[in-house]
Amino acid sequence: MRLQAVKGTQDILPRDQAAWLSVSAAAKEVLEAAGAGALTTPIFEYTDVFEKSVGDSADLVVQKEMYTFEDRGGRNLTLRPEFTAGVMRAFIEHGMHTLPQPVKLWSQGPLFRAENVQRGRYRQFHQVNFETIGLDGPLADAEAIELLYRTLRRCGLTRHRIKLGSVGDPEDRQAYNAYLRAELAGIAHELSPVSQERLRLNPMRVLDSKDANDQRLIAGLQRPLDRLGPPARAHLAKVEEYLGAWGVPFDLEPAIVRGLDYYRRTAFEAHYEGIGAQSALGGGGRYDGLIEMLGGPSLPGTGWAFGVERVIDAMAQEPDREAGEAPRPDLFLVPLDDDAVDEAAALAMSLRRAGRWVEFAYQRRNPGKGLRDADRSRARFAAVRGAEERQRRAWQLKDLTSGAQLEVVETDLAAALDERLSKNA
RNA sequence: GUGGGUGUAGCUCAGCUGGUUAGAGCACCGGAUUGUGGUUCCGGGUGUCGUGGGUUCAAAUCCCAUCAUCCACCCCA
Repeated sequence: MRLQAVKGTQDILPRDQAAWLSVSAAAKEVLEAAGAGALTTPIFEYTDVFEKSVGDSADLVVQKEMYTFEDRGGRNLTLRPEFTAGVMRAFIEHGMHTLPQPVKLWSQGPLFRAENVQRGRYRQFHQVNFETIGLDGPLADAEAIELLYRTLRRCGLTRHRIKLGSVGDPEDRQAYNAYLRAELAGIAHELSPVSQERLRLNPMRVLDSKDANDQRLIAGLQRPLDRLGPPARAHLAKVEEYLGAWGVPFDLEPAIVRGLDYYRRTAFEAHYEGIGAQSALGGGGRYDGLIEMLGGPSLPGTGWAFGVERVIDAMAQEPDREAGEAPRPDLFLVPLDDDAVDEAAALAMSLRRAGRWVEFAYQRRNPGKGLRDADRSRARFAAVRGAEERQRRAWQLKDLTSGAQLEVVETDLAAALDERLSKNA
């Protein structure tokens, strides 16, 4: 069998690295300026870490999509399918509740879910994640949303939208589910099979149905937002107020839904049209109670994550993205005889130590070939050395843009190159 | 898990009503050019036609299976 990357995984080639690094740099810049510390956790954890965090809502899907395995010591391990659980485990394990509160943490790296692959959805994918732990007011939620919005902005996106909603408090959700069951009981048989199943397991999800007939049937029903209890309603109003004051554009989403039980109140997503069916760049919300579920102190939290692949996909859709020119080597050395090969190598090492990007031909070349090699390397300058130059302890330094060439004594080469590079820059 | 599209050179693709030796452009390598590049010209195919099986005198082409990939459903912690 021909060796190939596993289904749903991909190589990030040199030509794509700039985009990846720019996302990383944007996240670091924006999040650390808000006081977030970088946290790197292992990519696998005891399976318990994830199972405890999903709790009762351990949807079969969630379980099924985890990469779980037993290691040689018989440990039951899982490749992380999300960041939050591992971050909370580390928070607890390192006693971060004793740090000045709140604690803000950001992470990035690969995650693993055994999903069926399509555009914007892979089995190994990458996210940038942010959490604020220890604050339960709406201000923390609003700040997190602002940071999500601005991090995406810093990545160069201009057309992303924040959808804001609330899943309410647990009692609101119970009440709303009861309401849905009551309202839909009589017409359940008219719903699509998928929606009938949802009605049994998690009625709120019926609202997500893409079936036109389902949508018609539920059109007249109240949305979760219509039935929030007073505390959750006040909380959401305050988040809206902050975002408005800070100039973060958002759309109120009357039926935002979360798959996991630990979410409460604020929920939000960032969307971008034009990147296929997976238009969600990322999302998050408030998860009071999660830390306690994992055996830690009772602390509230709020956080989000976005998918790096999807953001890069969106970046490519931006009309005015600057076509950043790829970096080029400073100098390419052309040895005209065998001795010059070693001399070129030695010179390259010395110039590289001084921080310049220097390449050289690994075999003796004739001038025509050597300069063609230099061209193909995209270097700005070339330097040629043969027997004649050796006698004079010099190199022929050639500007590959203008064609201008002059002989430079080898001890002066670094300075001569530096001078010309700074002139062009 | 379900449905549909697509797999031919490193890349983008043509060839597919079965028929000599499987092609193009780009890329790549060599030469024209043994002391001066980019352009140009010449030469080189670098391929298990995704894989396995079947039909046939004959399969890149038709059939089945399988794998991969893309799009969508589903789901999205």
